[in-house]
Amino acid sequence: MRTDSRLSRMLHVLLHMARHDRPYTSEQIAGMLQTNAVVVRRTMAGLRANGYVQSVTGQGGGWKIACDLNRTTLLDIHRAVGGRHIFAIGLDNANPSCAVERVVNSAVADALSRAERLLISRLGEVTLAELAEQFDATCRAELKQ
Amino acid sequence: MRTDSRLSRMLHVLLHMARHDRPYTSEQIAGMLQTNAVVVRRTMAGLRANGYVQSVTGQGGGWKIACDLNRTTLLDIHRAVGGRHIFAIGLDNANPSCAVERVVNSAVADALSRAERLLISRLGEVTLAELAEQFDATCRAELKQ
DNA sequence: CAGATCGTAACAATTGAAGTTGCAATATCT
DNA sequence: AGATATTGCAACTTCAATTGTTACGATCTG
Repeated sequence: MRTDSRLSRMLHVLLHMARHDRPYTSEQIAGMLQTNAVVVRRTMAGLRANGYVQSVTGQGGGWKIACDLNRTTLLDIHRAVGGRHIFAIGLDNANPSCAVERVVNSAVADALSRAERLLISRLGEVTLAELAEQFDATCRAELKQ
Repeated sequence: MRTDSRLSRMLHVLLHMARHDRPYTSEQIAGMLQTNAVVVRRTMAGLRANGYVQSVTGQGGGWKIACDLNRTTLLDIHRAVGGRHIFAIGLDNANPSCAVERVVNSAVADALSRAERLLISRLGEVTLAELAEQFDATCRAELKQ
């Protein structure tokens, strides 16, 4: 399976928008992401539905960021893009009649859910503002050189 | 993406084999897993290559477990089946030229790798013997009822 | 030798994200 | 009002990886 890159892509776009006053068109964003404008609209639609960005139609229109960077976490964006599966591995049968399989399922599900909880809690700890600040720090460091 | 169920399936088979003296044929195993014998052979080939099971061709042949349940962990089986991706989500571009994207990548990769380390360490903590003991305990509990 | 069984190649089915095409709707500019 | 830029969206196709299937050869047992 191809890995779901929607979270990474949207974070990339949001950080660009955070340092840009005018709206970006879908074509411009597609250029950043090296993809198609329709893919951009489709993916951004989830962010718009949750109020993280706004779109304006017509000439001069495009996409603007619409959230507080300090109050928006990577988890918010993950949820907004609608990623369903976190893991590429899973159980064979969710409701097995075989007792052996039930034991296996509970062991594997336990390991997966521990990892999922850690991932979710980590995504919830990091704000867009922190990423933007890291970017600024990188730029300052490069200027000094 | 369909989730990779090879780990669950192979654990299921190994636990059955641990409580069974004679070899199971691929057809019998396919019956347990509700799949095809060729899928069984293909998946079990990884276990055989790593010495966790043995196969015997010809009449009366089949598959037998060939490892010490106390020394074999879920992680060993995970690796033996050759699952490549743990996560269904990932980075958009592994080597971005854009500084914004590099910041995003490091944040997402950090969260994913923390979760991956936890999953791997958890899988490495659980042995097949512990699962077999859980199964036996379940059976004892059901008998008492 | 007959039959059971694994080994393996080759290809189809499935699933979900990503990519593409086409066109309607809407906003701006002249 | 008309031309142009832009989003909105439906309806496909493509892609990648597991899973499923068919076919046939190799090997072992009786």
